[in-house]
Amino acid sequence: MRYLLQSEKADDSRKSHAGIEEEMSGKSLNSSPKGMVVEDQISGRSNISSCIDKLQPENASNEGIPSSLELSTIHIVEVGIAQRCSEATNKDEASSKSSVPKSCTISLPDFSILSGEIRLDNFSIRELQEAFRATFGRQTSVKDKLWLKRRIAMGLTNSSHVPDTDFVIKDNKIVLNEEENRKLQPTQAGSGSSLDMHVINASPKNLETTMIGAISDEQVSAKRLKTPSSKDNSKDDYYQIEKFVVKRMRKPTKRYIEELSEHEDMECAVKSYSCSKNLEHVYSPSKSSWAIGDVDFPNRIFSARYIPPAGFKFQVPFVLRARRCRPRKDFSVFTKYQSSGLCPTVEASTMTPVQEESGSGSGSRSREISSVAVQSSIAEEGMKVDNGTFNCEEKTDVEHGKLDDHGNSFPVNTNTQPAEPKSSERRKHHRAWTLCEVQKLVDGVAKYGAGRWSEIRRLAFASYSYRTPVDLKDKWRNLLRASLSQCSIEKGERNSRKYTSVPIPTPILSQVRELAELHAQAGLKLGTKKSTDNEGRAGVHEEGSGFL
DNA sequence: CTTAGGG
DNA sequence: CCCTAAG
Repeated sequence: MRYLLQSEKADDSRKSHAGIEEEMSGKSLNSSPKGMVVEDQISGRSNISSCIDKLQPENASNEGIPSSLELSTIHIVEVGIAQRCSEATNKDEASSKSSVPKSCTISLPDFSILSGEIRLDNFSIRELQEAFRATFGRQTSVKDKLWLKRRIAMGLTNSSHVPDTDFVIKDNKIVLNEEENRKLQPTQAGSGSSLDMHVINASPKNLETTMIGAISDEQVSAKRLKTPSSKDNSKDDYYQIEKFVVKRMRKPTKRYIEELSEHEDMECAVKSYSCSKNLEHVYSPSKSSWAIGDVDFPNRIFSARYIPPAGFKFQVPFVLRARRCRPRKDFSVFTKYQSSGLCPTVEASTMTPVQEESGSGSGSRSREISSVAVQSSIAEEGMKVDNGTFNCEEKTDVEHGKLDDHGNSFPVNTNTQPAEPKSSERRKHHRAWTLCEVQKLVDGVAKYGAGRWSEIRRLAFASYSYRTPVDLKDKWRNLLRASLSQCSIEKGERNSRKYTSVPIPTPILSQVRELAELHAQAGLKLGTKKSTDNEGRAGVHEEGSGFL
């Protein structure tokens, strides 16, 4: 009942606003969802009656009903149909205008009005309404000529492509006035064949589908015409209308919406990269822009997923992705820069690593992808480390790659590509410690003291941007263990290098040990230790290098 | 942010 | 190597 009232009110407010309606109807049609295919399987008018009688979608012959849509919306559609029908019936009775059915429903279309060559331009509004009624089996109170014209034309010709110019409908085909021969759209009426995209099958024989479309559009039209101040428009009304509008659009799956949100999220991320720290709060919920049609996902890999439920086929974008959680903020940046070869501060990523960031940047905690090919045998190379000073230089690094302008090592990505990106997504690609690095570490500890990892990193590991202070610390810890372990097993087998991928020469280990002892004795007074440490270091280092 | 320590 | 608690 409520629907009826609302509809009537809507009708009342439907003053003719030809321009708007035209625009509206045209728009709603021309921008019809691209992924939507309406199957043409409805057999006839009788379906409508039964459909309306039951108000349920499960009519045997209702194959054309968009049963793939959500149930809630289906109900709304059904109610809408019923409403329309009763409305039409009421009006029929009131105006005693035309034929037939009382039981529930709609008057039978009077096809006589549609026979022969139809020139809708010559129709009056009343005639157009009549034609509409004949076409769609229901009455309309829309007084917009253009709207009616287009509606009818679409209904008769099965086509959503109705020219703006004058035309004549002949044999279910639209014929332009100017060019009589030019057919805009082949007819498929009654053929039962499926339609192409963009085509809403709307012949008089396929009323249901058409009606749904027509209703929604009409409601849209009504909505457009309603004055904003109209108190009649309850939210429900708008909701209904929106529902109908939505109906015509591609059904957004949950996933689709999700993807869209993420997409927008990504856009935000890209935009606000500089201040990406607050990214968590920049999330912007998706607007209903999905209705517009295809959305462009610039950085996504697409495939299409077909959902072919009864009578409907939706083509929904289906995004392949490894993870469903919020995209890492670095990810977007990564994709953005991927092509350019720059790779700023990228954490371990699902994607293929490119090049290591050169940013020895102070602030950036460069946990970049280091896709260096795992170097295996640097042992012998490392053996010829220079004495004491830190210029064992990048010999080992040359193995990894070349140095960039800043002297940072740039891994040569010969074959990189971790086989399974997702397995250790988060994990920094393991980078074996070279002997050189170990040496530097030991020296650094000797020089600056254990525990001043940041300093060591900054001063001694300036060229090894991939080593974080924590790395140094960890490595030192491991070295200590190895050293102690080696110490304990000294006589036995000397395989005590479980903690390092690079064989650490015994001298270094003993050096480590001594350093550790030294520091232990000093009681961690590193601050003052610096100078003394240096001196002590010299001797130690001498010892170490002597062995080397 | 830096360290230390556990995992 | 990662994570986290603690300065």
